[in-house]
Amino acid sequence: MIDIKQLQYFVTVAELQHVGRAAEVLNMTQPPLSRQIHLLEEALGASLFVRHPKGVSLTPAGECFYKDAQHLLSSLSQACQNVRDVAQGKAGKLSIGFMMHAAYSIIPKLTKKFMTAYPDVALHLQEVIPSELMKRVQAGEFDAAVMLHPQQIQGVGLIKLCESALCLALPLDHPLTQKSKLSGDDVALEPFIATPHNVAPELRGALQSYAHQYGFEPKVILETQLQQSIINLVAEGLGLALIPEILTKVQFPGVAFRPLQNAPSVEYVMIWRQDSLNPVLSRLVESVESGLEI
Amino acid sequence: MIDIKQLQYFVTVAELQHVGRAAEVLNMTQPPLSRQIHLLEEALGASLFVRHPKGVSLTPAGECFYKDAQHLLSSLSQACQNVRDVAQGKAGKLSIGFMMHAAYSIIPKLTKKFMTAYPDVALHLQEVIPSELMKRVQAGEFDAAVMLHPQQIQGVGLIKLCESALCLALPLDHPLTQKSKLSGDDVALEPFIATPHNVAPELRGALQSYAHQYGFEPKVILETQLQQSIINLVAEGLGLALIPEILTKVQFPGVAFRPLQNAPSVEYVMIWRQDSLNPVLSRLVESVESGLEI
DNA sequence: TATCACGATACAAAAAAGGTATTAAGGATG
DNA sequence: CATCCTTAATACCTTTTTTGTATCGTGATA
Repeated sequence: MIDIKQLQYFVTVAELQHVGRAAEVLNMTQPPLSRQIHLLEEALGASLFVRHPKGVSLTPAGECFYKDAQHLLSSLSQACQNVRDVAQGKAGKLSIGFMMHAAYSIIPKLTKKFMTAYPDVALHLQEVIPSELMKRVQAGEFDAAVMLHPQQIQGVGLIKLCESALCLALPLDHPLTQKSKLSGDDVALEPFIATPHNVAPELRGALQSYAHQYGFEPKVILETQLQQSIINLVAEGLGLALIPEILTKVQFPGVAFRPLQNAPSVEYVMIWRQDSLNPVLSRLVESVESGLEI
Repeated sequence: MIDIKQLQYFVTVAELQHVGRAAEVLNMTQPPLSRQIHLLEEALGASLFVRHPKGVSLTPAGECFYKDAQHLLSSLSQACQNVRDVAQGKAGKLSIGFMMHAAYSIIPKLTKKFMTAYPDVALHLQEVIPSELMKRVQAGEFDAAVMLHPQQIQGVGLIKLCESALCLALPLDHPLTQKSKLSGDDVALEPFIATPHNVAPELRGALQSYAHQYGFEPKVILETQLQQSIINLVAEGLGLALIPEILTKVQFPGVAFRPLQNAPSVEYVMIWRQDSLNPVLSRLVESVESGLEI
């Protein structure tokens, strides 16, 4: 059976055209090298060298095999490098799920920093509704996810990314846009658009408890799973919504944002499967741990 | 040091996800296979498998290395096939020199037959003046050559390709074109264009001896190394020339061909270095030996 | 809790590779 | 033309590596 060692022996002999000198270079003596070359020729079923009294030279078959052997050897060392890179998380694949809120500042910042540090990692970014994120991380479908701080964190690692106060999103032509700061009392009778409780309990809960704080039950007239839709529906004049401030950097046509008195805030975190085998994940966590400045 | 055997072991284990069954497939027992996998992991500096109680599965690094290892193994077997093909002359390079006379029927027939039989051989065809051919075959610059039958054939193999009678090439507007067959007496006083003796002694000698047969010394007014030029100069009306019939199948503008009484003939042969190491050469000789029908 | 299936480990046996000494063969040299 | 020199090949022994047998440790499963 052919052997990597034999390929290296062969290449060395081919380059020096001299078995004895090749043996020196290979830190061995001449006879075993001769023997290995013969074994290789036998295994290939072709003679690779012409033996001259002053050395050896390649036959046409040897020339052909020399090229192939060089490629094989360099491919092998490349493969070794690849596997090391992947094992150390310098290369590989990483899938990250995130909720829409993260799309405008957290995910861009995070991916830019990470991709700069690890250009050989292929990132797969996917936006899904918040309630999916934890499930799919635990199921191993995502290596990590950017989401609101969850209640249950079993089996996952977690790191806080940022906190964002909620503010009021209202249609541009709404009378309340006249005021620069609003309180619960201002909006007690207003219709609200919100995410269903099972999609993003933290967000829906924040609306609920903020309203209770001001002694009213929020009139939620529309529920929608997609966060993007909430803002679009506000723009259509169908109601108000509580939106984290990190979204207000973006211009949404037809929507105004106003700060809230005693505004509740939500916390954004990155989670990941604790028992993940993907070495890239550790690099991502390190990258996030070393600071993100959102 | 990493070893082909280890790659095969690794690929088998990766595919079966089971060390014991892989060992069966590989016709060995489980412990040495386990050990080789460990050695491979150690050599690579990365763990390739996760050990489960019901078998093993690839780590991300293992997945990466699995792809690379498959490529390496198939590249290796391709390389082995290549070297065998080259050794048997089924693939490789073959350089053939030829004189212009062969360009119009011998070389096309020969190359078509050979290339059809051996599509993986790269043919290098080069036309040079006749006197160069033998030298360059002996020097190893050409594997073979198509030329006129030489005097000296030391160190070369030779096979006859065809014989061609010489005929007269004369300008279209020459008075002798009226006659359909010519003899030496008709051309005794005509000016001739011929190749110098040192370029193609056989051709020049044929003109000489044919003239002597009819009792005259040919009046060679122009000599030119390139055979193509001879025909061009005839077309210009500068003189007559003796041309082998195998060239008369081609239309040369301004030139008429007429058969000669008692025409001398020349023999075309293929020669090759007897001690050539190129296995393709043997296939060429076989191909020519089995008949060419020119 | 006992059993089962699997991979890991220990150690002896076998095979392979390497080293030393020598031979054989082809040029170069006197 | 004999001799020497260089180089690869061969013979034989030693060392290293690989394999096989027997056994162990460990999670899952019933």
